[in-house]
Amino acid sequence: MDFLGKIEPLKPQRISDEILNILVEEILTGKFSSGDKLPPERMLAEKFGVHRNSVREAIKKLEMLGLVEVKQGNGSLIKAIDKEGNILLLGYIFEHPEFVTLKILKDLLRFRYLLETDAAEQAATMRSEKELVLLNEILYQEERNFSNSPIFSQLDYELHQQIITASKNVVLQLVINSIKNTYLTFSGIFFSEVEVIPFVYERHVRLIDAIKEKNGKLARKIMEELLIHGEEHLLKKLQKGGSYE
Amino acid sequence: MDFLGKIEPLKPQRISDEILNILVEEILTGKFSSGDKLPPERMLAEKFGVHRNSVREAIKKLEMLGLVEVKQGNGSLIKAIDKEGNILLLGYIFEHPEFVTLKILKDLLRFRYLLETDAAEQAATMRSEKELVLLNEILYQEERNFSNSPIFSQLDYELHQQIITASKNVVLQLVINSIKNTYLTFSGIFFSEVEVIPFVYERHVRLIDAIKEKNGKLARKIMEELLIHGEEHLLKKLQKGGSYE
DNA sequence: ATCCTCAAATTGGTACGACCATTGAACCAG
DNA sequence: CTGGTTCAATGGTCGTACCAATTTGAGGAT
Repeated sequence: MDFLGKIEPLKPQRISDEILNILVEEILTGKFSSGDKLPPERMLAEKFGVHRNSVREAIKKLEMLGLVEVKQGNGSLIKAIDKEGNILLLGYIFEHPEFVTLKILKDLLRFRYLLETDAAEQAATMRSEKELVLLNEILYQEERNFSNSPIFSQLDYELHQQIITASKNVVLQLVINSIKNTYLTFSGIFFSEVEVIPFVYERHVRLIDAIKEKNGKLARKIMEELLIHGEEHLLKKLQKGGSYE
Repeated sequence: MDFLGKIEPLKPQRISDEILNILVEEILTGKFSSGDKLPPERMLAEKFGVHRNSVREAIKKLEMLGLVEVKQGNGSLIKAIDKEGNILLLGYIFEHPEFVTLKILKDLLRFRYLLETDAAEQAATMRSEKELVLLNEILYQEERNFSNSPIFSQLDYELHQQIITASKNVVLQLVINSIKNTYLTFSGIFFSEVEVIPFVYERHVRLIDAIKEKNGKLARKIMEELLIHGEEHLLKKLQKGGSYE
């Protein structure tokens, strides 16, 4: 999916994180399925040629993802990802293009739609002057980076995040943070064609203006427009490319 | 499905998880603030009188929560919770009543509203026969547990979860899993007064019927009604009780 | 004094090894 | 068959040592 520079090294240099990635992948690919048990820590350590400590730290993270349930004396039970897995899993799914079906992408876009249209409306009434300044700052930066899609993509994310911040809903903030990497991934793909930038920028200007004017309904409407356009364009682009890879 | 008496065996806490809870609390209370560094692992281990491994495993989980950024040779930098913390944090916040402000609760209810009203509408068109059977099964169990609020509360959660499952949106499933404990916490409070049960049950019946009839708009409407009533009742109850505890 | 260099201190990462605590299955006595 | 015991498997914790990355600061060159 390397459309752009992708500065992100994203190479886990910690052994425990490499193990984590491997285990997540093996669970997602069904090499281990729900109800199975993970091999014992000692066995995993030997298999990977690392010390048990590293395996344990990886498993602790697996536990946080809701993928396994660890019980002393028994083992690490693998749980059903749709029943127990949590939203952080999305990040891992998006690291493995083969798991990112059109369905998952659409579901994510729907989810995003629900959150951000509401955030836009709330932001219009809740925003402080300081937040308005920040939003305009981002807008100014966008204007200066029309032809630099990686930077514009990043700015786009910041703008959306800032709108959520301005909505004052802390839960939405935590949620958007949870899917940040995932968000940036397809955002990067979307903006890899610079043609969309003027369209987006123009909406951003109107959106910020609506927020400035405290016109919640209008802000929502523009956000809807923006997201629907984004979804259509993204899906079209992916289908043309065969995959999002 | 787990209809039995909710005999939650008090979990024998792992040291690493106890450390995790302490550290999360210390970060949330501002004992450590954003930009600070966590004390070195060795120091923490000594302070708590445990082995460094336990501290490390706790910190690995902290990292998953987005609360710290660990860098070899440097230390564990504490990040701004609103900027980097993720949704799993909600679970920890709700374990500490003193952090659960009315604001956070309202934000969470708003978030839930956005997700579940949409899920209800989608479920109405997407649901399979099998899922319909499961929903009716839950309904039947609810009918048999009118006077047992803990069980009814659990069933209520399962019904809402099943509706999300029926909506076929995997992202929503992951999200609801992410806040399951939090959800159950205030759900338990809500149903602690049995008077609300008939009201809720009646809506559940109509809701499932709407889903059965594939009437998405109606399903959404009933869900809205349900959630708005729930929110109002819950907030009233909390204000009366002073705290949500 | 200012800057650069490089060695030491700090701190997280990994390793080997040992033993404790819990679980579950095999086994045995009744 | 029932109930309890034993024991192997497996996660939890501990001690210690060393490696690797980063920061710090002393010392020297300019």
